[in-house]
Amino acid sequence: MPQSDLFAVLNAQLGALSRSEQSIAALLTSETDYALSASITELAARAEVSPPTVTRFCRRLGCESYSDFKMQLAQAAFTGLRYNRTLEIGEKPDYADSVFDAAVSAMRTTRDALDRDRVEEAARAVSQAGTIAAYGSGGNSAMIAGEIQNRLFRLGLHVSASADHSFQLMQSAALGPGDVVIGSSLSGRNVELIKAFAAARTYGAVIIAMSRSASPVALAAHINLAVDIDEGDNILMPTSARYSFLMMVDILAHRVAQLRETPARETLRRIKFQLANERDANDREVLGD
Amino acid sequence: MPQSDLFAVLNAQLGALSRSEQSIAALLTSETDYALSASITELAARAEVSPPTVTRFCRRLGCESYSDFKMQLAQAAFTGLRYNRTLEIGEKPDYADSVFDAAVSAMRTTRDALDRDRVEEAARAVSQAGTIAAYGSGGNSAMIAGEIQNRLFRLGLHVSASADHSFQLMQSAALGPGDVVIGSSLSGRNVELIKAFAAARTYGAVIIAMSRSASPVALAAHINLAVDIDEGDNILMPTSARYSFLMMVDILAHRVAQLRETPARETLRRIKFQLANERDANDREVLGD
DNA sequence: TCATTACTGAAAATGAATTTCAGATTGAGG
DNA sequence: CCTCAATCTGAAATTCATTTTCAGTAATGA
Repeated sequence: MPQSDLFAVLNAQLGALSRSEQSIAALLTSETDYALSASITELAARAEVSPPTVTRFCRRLGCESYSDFKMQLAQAAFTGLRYNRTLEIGEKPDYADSVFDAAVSAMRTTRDALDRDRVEEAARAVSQAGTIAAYGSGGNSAMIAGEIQNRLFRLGLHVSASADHSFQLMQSAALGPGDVVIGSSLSGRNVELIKAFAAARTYGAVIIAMSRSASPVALAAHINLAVDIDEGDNILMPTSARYSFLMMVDILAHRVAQLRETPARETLRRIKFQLANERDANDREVLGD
Repeated sequence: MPQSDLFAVLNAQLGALSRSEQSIAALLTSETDYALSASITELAARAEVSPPTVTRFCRRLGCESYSDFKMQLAQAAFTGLRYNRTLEIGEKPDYADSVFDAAVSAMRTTRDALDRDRVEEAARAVSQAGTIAAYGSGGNSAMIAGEIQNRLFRLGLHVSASADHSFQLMQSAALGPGDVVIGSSLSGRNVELIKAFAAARTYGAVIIAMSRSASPVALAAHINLAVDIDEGDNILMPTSARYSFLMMVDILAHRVAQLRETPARETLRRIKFQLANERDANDREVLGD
């Protein structure tokens, strides 16, 4: 499974390429689809270079062979490492693809870097927790805290989400051994969150962070579920990191669900019952909409 | 660019395959990674068939050649069409991949079915709106409403999100021509939301739904941004439809951002300024965390 | 100017994919 | 149980793609 993405490598190396190789690079970006279905001979002809030059080009990009290169190209082009770079506002064509590709790309990065041992530790703590406090503020992380609540209550757990720093501090002071705090921070520099972590830690709760590796927030926790996405600073554009965080929540919840399978089933049955009842009867409120 | 996904074709054809071909199919699903890097000779050897059989197998699956097949395989394996089916709670191995794949799969479905004309209509309405009211309830849609707010305020628009039906009704009554309602519903059957739509419609607001095609909610709106994801009814499992909704929000926001480029830049500049200020100064509150 | 280095493509060598064809297997009908 | 037709399969040959080797050329620096 290729770890790096081809277009990133290509951009990084662009300066160091020779004239012939730049010609290949240009062809790749402008006519990716053609390149995907072309043989090395055809590609070489179109770029007006010789086949050996193409082979050398592939090697320079870190591929073993032309076919290895083509595989990586196929993957990069398919989901969108093509648009991996920071999205620019001017790009009219295929903004939908850009959004999709950026999201997939972010999620893939997070998945590839996933530390399953940390997830396991976190899931075990959560699955046996008394109270679970989900913290996050500033739009994105607040949403994530909400999602943690939304996913975990379904498993019969006692969760409360808060985006309010003062409340977070108070609640942390009320926690104890066997309780769990899950705090999310995109930047990893939410100082108020760190304070809440510290308080909860004093009283013996397990602290789980979802944040940048080795960030202050990560370091203040017992367990960090790493989400390292470089956003660039284009605030206008959708932040693809949200997809990574969401995925991390789901991964954690999925594992917790497995660990709690039996007790969760009962809660599930009850929620389902409510849902069915309401739906079929008079179609009023739909739970979990 | 291949439209269909290889594993789907494979499953569909599974019955019609001969013994040798089934052997290849089995190898593909069990050792996809190996298959990706293998030559036709190696793959044939491992599946204990001859190379020509592999070629024929590829053709049967609708590919032109072995290399075409390998490209499609690379793409399918890369983003997750492998686990396209509904997630089951029993699946211990690779729950992270399952979550990832289900999410990508949902998003891909939504992207492929995207009606750009509807997006365009919606984006135009939103970009010129006086007030924008984002409605959604029941956990998931409430989150989406929040995200609509979170993305659109950055563009200098006046948005308010609400998950409260009574408030939604009241607010709808206060809207008028030039205002926009965006309501999200996973099930498409949120009756209270439909009431709020009706009220806002009476007073001349443009109604945008994000919901199932042809659902009651969709029909109650002027424009529906279709999100058709079949969830199954496993409430325990993470709902991958959320990713689709999130993507739809980002797509809309992206397009609106393009349309509003100039006014948005100023808001952006201000938010950025705040952000930089706070970050570099005393690292207190991080905006947009 | 000359020597060194890096780039490039022609040609040869290698190796992979496909086509052809003949043998083997299966299944329907006698 | 046999026979024929249809289908499946792999060995060998063919074709084609990829890589290696090597020699020529251009660029760089002393």
